[in-house]
Amino acid sequence: MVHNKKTHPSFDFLSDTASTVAPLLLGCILERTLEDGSVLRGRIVETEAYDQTDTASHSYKGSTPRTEIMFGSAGHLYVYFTYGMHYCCNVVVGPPGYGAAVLIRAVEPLEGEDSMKLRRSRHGLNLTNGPAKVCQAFAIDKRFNGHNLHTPPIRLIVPEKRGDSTIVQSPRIGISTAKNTPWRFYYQDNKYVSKNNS
DNA sequence: AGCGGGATTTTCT
DNA sequence: GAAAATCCCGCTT
Repeated sequence: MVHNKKTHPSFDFLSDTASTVAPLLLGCILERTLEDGSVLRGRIVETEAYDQTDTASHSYKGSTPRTEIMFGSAGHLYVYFTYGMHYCCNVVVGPPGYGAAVLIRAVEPLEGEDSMKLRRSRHGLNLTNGPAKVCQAFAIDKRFNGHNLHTPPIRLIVPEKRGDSTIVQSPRIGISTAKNTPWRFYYQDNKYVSKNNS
């Protein structure tokens, strides 16, 4: 298979189903370049899959002004606003026309922790151990809905080699339907995971 | 450590 | 008008 310039090979895996892609996004790096040129980086340690066959998904009832990005092409950012004050971000996955995305629930900070502390007014685990915390720490809001993750100021970096951390699969958090669908994935031993199963 | 409630506003019915 | 892919605080064990 030959790749043209528009489709970077490292993003090919994003065209698969959400529940297949979600564990594969663990270990990928989220990179944010702020307006002053400083760089934040975090390693994704917890994700959840959502797709249009799934009653818990924003895409379940079809495309709306809010969710149309989920029906677009893979490798873009879907940012939504919830509970009157929080943003959460997802990686759009699957083929164009199919509404699917993977929620980034937690990252482990790698670079720019001091900058994250300023926006979070917290430190340590509370910097990035939850989906809205990640967005606040990384200064991601509605402006970046639909952003192409190949390009600054927000990039998804896929490592050449994956780590060997143990991945746990569990039901998703904070939803009122499809409570048993086990589409949450996280690194078992990682401190930044939002909620451990024990 | 775990539970319960409040904050706050967008989104769709 | 109701619900929402959450977070934080305060109170109870």
